[in-house]
Amino acid sequence: MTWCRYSFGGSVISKRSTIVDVANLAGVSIKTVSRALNDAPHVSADARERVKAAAAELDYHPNIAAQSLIARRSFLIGLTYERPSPSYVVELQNGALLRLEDSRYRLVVLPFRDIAKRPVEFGRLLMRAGLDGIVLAPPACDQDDLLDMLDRQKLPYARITPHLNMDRGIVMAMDEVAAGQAVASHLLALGHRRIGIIMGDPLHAASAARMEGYRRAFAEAGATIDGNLIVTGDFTFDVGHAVARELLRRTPQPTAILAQNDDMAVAAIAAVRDCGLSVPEDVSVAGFDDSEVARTAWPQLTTIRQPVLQMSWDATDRLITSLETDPESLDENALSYFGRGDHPHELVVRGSTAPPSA
Amino acid sequence: MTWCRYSFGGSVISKRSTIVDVANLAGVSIKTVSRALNDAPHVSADARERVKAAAAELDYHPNIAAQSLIARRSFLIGLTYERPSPSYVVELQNGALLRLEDSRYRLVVLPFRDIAKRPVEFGRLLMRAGLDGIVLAPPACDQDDLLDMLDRQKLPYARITPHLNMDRGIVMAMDEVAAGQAVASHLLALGHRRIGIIMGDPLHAASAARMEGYRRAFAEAGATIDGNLIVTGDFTFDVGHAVARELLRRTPQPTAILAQNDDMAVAAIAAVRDCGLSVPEDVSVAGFDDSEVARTAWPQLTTIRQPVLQMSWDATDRLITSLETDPESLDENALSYFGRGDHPHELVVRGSTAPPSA
DNA sequence: CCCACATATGACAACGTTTACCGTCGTCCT
DNA sequence: AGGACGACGGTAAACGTTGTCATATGTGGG
Repeated sequence: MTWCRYSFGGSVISKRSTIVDVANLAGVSIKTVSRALNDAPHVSADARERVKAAAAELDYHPNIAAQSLIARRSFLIGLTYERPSPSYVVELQNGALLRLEDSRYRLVVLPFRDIAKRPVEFGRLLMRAGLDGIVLAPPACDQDDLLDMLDRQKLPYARITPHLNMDRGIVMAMDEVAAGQAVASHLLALGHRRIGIIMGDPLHAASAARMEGYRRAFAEAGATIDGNLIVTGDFTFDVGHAVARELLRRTPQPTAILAQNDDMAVAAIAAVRDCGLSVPEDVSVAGFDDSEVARTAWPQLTTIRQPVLQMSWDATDRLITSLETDPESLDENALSYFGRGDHPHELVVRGSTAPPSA
Repeated sequence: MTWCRYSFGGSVISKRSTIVDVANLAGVSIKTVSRALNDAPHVSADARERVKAAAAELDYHPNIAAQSLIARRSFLIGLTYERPSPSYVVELQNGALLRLEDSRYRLVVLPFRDIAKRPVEFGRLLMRAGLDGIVLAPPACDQDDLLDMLDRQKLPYARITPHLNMDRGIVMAMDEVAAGQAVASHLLALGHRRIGIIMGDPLHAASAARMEGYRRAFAEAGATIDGNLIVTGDFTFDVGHAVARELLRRTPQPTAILAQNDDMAVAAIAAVRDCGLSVPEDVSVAGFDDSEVARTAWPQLTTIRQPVLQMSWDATDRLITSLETDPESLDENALSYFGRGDHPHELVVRGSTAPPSA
């Protein structure tokens, strides 16, 4: 094999070039190189030109560790989440990445299992990552002791759809109660009354919030939730599939299913078909999130659109902006920008829901 | 809002503690602190104890930039890919993350659009990321000029399922021709002859390789591929959906569809149903990858299992190992380990394929 | 008692940048 | 002619850690 580290000619080992080499080649001082490459003032157009040419010639790239050391910044932003669906994760990442594009910051992904159960271990992981700031997706965003540790360590954070302590850090919020109410109302308006509910992971605060929305919708429609038709999943397809099958065996069999995310809704569709029934003719199914599976499922899912990418972009934007802002020059406007951002949800009606057949 | 950077008491601004603070508190020199925390020798048990206590007391975490500067390593591994399906990306990431867990290395994700068309821009992005090594997924792994640049910059890389220049860098390979042949043979063995083919992105070398496998299967079965039943997608659901509909309008209508990845296979299932037909009764559909959608689809997809997570783990493992290995102490065994790893594929037969109806 | 030796510890330099301070030279303005 | 200003270079310090080397301390053998 040919491998770069061992493919040296054998005699001369060429180092990576430093700022000194560039300075020599361009015939200027290292300070001038620094200024020229950073587009700082006090450099003539001519010198700037020569420096950039020399840098290109030598394939020079500044040593980021050295820059970080002096700037007291790592230019690393973390993104943390836990065992969620692939399409949610990717959207989350893409939002952050989109914002970081063309900036000096890089994105470090830090998924973690059982954040709620191992907060100390997770905190250590975070600190060892040497981040400038971190974006917390559920359920980490609601982990009180984690926030405490971040505050202690002075590590700025942005939270995506938290439900508790809404005044801590940068917050991207969505009214999940209203959203839950909207999707439940949709099924009720179609005439459904025997509605099965597939809860998400109880450790996520979102599960309770969405449930509260369902409750309000039922109350508003003068209907009651049948406790016998509630099952608990964990936001994954597999568990969702298992509990959906269980749900369909109960009597009276539901004519519709409310799943607390799209993955479990798709699992519910599969379970319905496993029983030899059709969606939406025999059983309607609605999800939550409007992640990619909602569109690739057949029939396409009725669901709640959650602007994950937008929230992630915004969270990252405010995080970066706060890092770049001089604490001295803060006025009230800036402070409020670094506070809370609210995002709209939207009920998306597609083919997976219809009036009950009988 | 309460935000850590501005929530100082107002008078005393507490800095993050450094090694000096720990040294003072423990009553030893900074050198001893360094040795104690790194579990290096030449430190008495007593001193080590005091240092660790002091470090814990002060919430001390070493500055990674300083460590990187002197170690000439950033402890960052990059992962690059392009607009692929969420489940593929997540599996790729998880493989790398699994290997990096409990190591000092962190994972930086570097997706990029149109790598083939903007190699220089992408190269700059890579260099600016200050990585120690990089894992290249398709199609970047087959980008010759990119590999040249990485060699020039002495940045070690590992390639996942490349198809060209198999002797460059660390390679995790899979026989995609044989895999293509296996899935095509499966349909042919069921009795299908009018088989539609949905190609992947022509810029990915995998597309041609899989197609070559299909060709061999047809030749082996004494059948010929109908050029009229070949359409080209780009591995995404949306385009796959559009071209699958087109495919189904052609005459004679295919009785089976070979899609070059699972996302497009799921899109084909949707297209078949859009025509009022059923899978697999009227049209069989087979995919490639065995990504998560293959199991969450209904019926579940017949596909080729590609051990993406395993390949990603292995690629990362060899990359890290090569970084940690002293170039001097390399023997032949080590060198061959840093070369190529071959991974098996597997035909997974599920509900989306059946014999033709008529 | 002194020498050899191991182990503990500290002083100092190094890593590659940016920044601060000071000084020189030229140019343009009045 | 005098002064203000911009473009540099020189020198040195700073960022926070680890590597090198010399020194201090203790231990046992002769």
